[in-house]
Amino acid sequence: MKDLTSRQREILELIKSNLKDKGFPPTRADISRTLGFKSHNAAEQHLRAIEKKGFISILAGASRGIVLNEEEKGIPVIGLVAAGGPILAQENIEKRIPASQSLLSENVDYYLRVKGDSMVDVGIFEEDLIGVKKTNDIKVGSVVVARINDEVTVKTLKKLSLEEVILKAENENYSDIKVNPSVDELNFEGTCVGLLRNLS
Amino acid sequence: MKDLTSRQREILELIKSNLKDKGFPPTRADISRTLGFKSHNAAEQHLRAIEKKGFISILAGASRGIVLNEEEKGIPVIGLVAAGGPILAQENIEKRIPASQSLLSENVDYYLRVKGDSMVDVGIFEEDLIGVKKTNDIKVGSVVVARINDEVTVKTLKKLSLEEVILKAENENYSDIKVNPSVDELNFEGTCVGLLRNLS
DNA sequence: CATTTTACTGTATATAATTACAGTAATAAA
DNA sequence: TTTATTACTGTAATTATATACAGTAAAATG
Repeated sequence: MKDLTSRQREILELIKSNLKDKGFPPTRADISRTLGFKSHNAAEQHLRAIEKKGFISILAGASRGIVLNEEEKGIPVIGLVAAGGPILAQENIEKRIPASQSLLSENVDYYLRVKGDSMVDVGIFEEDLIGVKKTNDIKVGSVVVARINDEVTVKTLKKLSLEEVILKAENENYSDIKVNPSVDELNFEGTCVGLLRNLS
Repeated sequence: MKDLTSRQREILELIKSNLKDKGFPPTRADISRTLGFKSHNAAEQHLRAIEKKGFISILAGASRGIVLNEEEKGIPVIGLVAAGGPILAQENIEKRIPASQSLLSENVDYYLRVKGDSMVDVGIFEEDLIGVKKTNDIKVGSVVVARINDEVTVKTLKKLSLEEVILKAENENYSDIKVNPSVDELNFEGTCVGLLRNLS
């Protein structure tokens, strides 16, 4: 899918916020008013361009007939992470969960399906979905999503220094993972801000 | 809040399904078409009635300017349950979480905030929200929300018979609760179908 | 039994909204 | 350097939509 220009992205964001705040999409006039266009046609043409690039659909003849496409609708759920690529690569996305503004999800960039039982002591079980927020503001004591030499893992951050990083499994059967950032490639993908479990 | 008539409720449901399926509210014409009205005014007057009863707001002059009121938007979150009344009584509702169709919530009637640590062994922690589905189809082995003599509790159902019901706490520090349904008042409020935890 | 509420039909109109057509100008791509 | 894309202004027509007014009829309420 082709990239949007910054102006087009601005308009897409406007549509999303309109949808969230008022409950329905904006009209061309609404868009023009917000962005200061003197002609509705400016909005119209932007919408056509955004549609052409595949981010929205425009329903002909219907007022406010702007529909967000699937990819724009929700928060991605990541199942298994293919080695090498970025965690949010298209091939890793299992499905999407509609963003619900409150509670979780307003801070959640993606959901990650938990593999293994290394975090059971803090109530994170296999197959649970953890809500992950991409952030560089990683704190000791929080549950983090880390990538060590292309392998993605969820652990509690126990120690963070230039010489040594300790990741703690919350399960007595597992021992701490000690990483030397200058030897192994270590990246923090984000912090765990929520959890979702399906029991039905 | 005054009750809706069945026709009015039908229209409110139509608005909700339109919102869910298409992403925006219906027009008067849409409503008339779906319900077979020959005059748009039939829809208009129903909408006015529904607004008067407090379920929606109608934005004057805006096309599709129908806004669901807070109570209609999401799934209620129950904090503490006041003794005596029904679990879903207005006073128990802490807030509401917008329904997101997938994963949880499509089967969830309400969320209940967990008090205590009696279910930690199955990963249900204090302050977690469990998604509860109201159902009479209670099964041994599932996590249920039960009410014993006006006290609401979340436990695993271990045994279910006419003479004895055993509710198991999933924490070795707690012992089973044995109830004789003919002596104590026992009601099953529902089954736990999901879990939501906020860590941020 | 009178009155209100519910549930519509039917007509009409103002305005909200989409959308086409004709341009201008700057920038990016071929 | 030609062409396409982006980013608009300006005008205007058609259609979509909200919404008022005038009725009818049955059911519920006081």
